[in-house]
Amino acid sequence: MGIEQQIQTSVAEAIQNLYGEPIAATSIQVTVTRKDQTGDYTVVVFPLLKVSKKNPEQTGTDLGNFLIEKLPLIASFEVIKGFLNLTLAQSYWATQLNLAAADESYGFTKATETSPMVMIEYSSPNTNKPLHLGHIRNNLLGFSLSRLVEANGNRVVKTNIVNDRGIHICKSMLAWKKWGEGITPESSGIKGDHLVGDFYVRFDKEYKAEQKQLMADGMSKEEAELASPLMAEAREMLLLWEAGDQEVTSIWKMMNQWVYAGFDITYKALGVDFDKIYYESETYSTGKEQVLEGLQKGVFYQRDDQSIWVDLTNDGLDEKLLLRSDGTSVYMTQDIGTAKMRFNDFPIDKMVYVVGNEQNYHFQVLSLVLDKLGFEWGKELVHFSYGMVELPEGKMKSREGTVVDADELVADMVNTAREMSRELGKLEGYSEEEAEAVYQTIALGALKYFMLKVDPKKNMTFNPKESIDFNGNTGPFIQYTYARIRSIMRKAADSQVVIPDQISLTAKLEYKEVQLLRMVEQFPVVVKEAGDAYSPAIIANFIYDLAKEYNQFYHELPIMFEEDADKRAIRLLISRVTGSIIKNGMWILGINVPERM
RNA sequence: GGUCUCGUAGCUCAGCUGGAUAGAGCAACAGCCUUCUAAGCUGUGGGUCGUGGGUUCGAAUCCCGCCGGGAUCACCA
Repeated sequence: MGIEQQIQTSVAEAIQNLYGEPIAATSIQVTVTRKDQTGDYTVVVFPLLKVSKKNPEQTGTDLGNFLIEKLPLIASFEVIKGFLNLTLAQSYWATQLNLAAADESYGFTKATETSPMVMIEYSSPNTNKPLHLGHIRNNLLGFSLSRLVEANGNRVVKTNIVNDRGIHICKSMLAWKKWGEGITPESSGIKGDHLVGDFYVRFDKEYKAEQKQLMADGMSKEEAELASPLMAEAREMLLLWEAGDQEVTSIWKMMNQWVYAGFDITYKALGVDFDKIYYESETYSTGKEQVLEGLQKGVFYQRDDQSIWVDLTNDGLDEKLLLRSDGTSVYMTQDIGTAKMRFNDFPIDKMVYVVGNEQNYHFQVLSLVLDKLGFEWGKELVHFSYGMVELPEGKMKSREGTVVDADELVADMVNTAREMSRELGKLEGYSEEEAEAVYQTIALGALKYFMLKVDPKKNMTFNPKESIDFNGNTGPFIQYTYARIRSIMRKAADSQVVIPDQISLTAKLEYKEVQLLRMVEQFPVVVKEAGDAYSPAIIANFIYDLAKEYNQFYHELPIMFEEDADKRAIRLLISRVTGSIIKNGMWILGINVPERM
C-alpha cells in the first residue's frame, strides 16, 4: 500500500473514531505538500468539516493527533488554515532510498508471455516525399509511446503502414520517366527519398506550367485542370499499375526501394524502429473483401451507382463512402483491410494509431465501422491524436518551400551540438569518433525532448532558426545532469570509495535530500499515470523537475568525501538512484544519455 | 453553418480527477569558476490564467454563453 493510501485509510479511521461517521477512504484528499510549507503530505480538511462540525483548525488538530498515534511514520504535523501538513519520519525516507537503490529498473513493470499485447502504429509515410518536421513529431511520439506502454508491463508491437500506392506515386514515376529516366540515387548522389521527392516536385512544376499555358490559350481554371495531358497520363499510369502492368510495376518497385532505403537512414538517425511494416498495396484488397462482406451482412448499403456506404447517422455522424462506384478503394477501405491483416498476424488486445488530429473524424468513423464489421476491438481502438507543428511564420507549406526537412534538421542539430561543445572545450581527450557519437546523442536529445515535452494534443510552434536550446528545460540539460552524476560515480570509484547498497534507517537527511526522495518516490506513479493517459510529455516534464532539483542539490551540499562517511553514503546513493531514474525516464522518451558531455 | 479542439508572463511551454501566495525556461539585468563538469547555480523585474456568467467553503482547473486561433465535415490520402 502506498503512503497516500495509508494516510487516507488512517484519516477515514480517525473520522470514524472521533466523529462517529463512516467515510470512504478514497474520498480523503491527500496531496504533496507545497514546497514553501513544512511537511511532506497534506490532508485537505475542508471537505471534512460537514462531518466534524468543528472549525478547520480544530478538525485538523484532532486528525493530526490521531494520526501521529496511529501511524508511526508520521513524525509531526502542523495545521495551517484548512490544511493538515504531515511531516514523515526520517526513517521513512531512508527506507524509500533503500528500496529505490535496490531496484535497477525503478518504476517499471516487466511484461510476461501473458501480458496484454498492444500494437502501436506510427510514422505511416507516403512514398513520394521525404520525411519532414511533422513526421518527426509523429515518429518520436509513436516510439516514445511504445516505450511507455512497454514500461507499464505490456507486450508492444510497433508497426508502420506505408502508403505506397495512389496517384501521388504515379506523379513521381511519370516525372522520372519523362525527365529523368536513367537517374538513380547512386548516379546522382542524392538520397533515394529526396530524389523521388524531387521528381514529385518536378511534376508539380511542369503541371503548373502546363496549366498556365492552357489558361493563356483561353481555358478557365477548371477546364485546364480537366484537359491537362500530364494529369491524364498520371491517371493512366495508376490504372496500368492497378492492372499489374509489368513496366509500371517494375518502375514502381524500383523507386519504392529507393525511398525505403532513404527512410531507413532517417529512421536510424531518429533512433526509431518497427517490428512489422505493412504496405497499403498489400492490404487494400483485403479491405475490399471486408467491405463486401459487410454489404452481405447488411451493415453497409449500396447506392444505384454501385458505390458502397455506411450510414452512421444513428451515431451522430453522417454517411461515409467505403468503396467507389468503380470498385476501387478509398482511405477507409485500406484501413479496414490493414486492421484485419494485423489481427490475423498478432493476438492484439489493443490497437493504438498515432496519427495527426486532422484525422480525428476518420478514426471516429473507423472505430464504428470496425465495430459494425464485428471486430471486438473496434470500439476500443485508440487514436493517439496529436497537434500540428507550426513555424513562427505559420503553417508549413510545401508550395512556399517552408517545409522543414527531417534529414536537414537533424544534420543542423548535430552541427550546432558539435560547435557548442568545441567552443566550451568539452570532451577533451575523446577520440574523433567518440566525440561524434556524443554530438549525435546531444543533438537528438535536444530535438526529441523539444518535441516530446509539449502536450501531444496541442499544436506547437517550432523555430528552426533559433534551432533548439541547449539550456533550460531541454534534453541536453537533463543529459548534462546525468553526465555529472556519472562523473561523481567515477570519481568515487577512483578514490576507492565504496557506494553502499543501503543506508542505516537512523540516517539524518537534509532538506534537499528529502526533496529529491519525494520525487524519487513519485516516479513510478508518474510513469503509471502517463501510461494511462499515454503522454510522454508528463514523463518529460517530471524528469526535468528531477534534474533541476538534483542540480540545486549538487550545488548546495558541501563537499564531504573525506569528512563524514554517512553523509557521503547518503549523497552517493541518492545520486545513483537519481541517475537511474533519469536514465529510465529518458529511455521511455527514447533519448540516450551520455556518460560524459 | 455542424462537430471537435486550443487560448496561462514579451516568447516557448508546465500546472487542469477543484485546494494554500499560478510555475519553469528563453529574452533583460545583477552576482558566482583555487571546492565532485559554468551546457551549471543564485537573485531581480515581468500575470485582469481570452471574456462574461454559474456551481462551490474554495475555480486557471468543472458547467453554460460570447470572442479569437486551428482542424474537420471529399468517389484525396
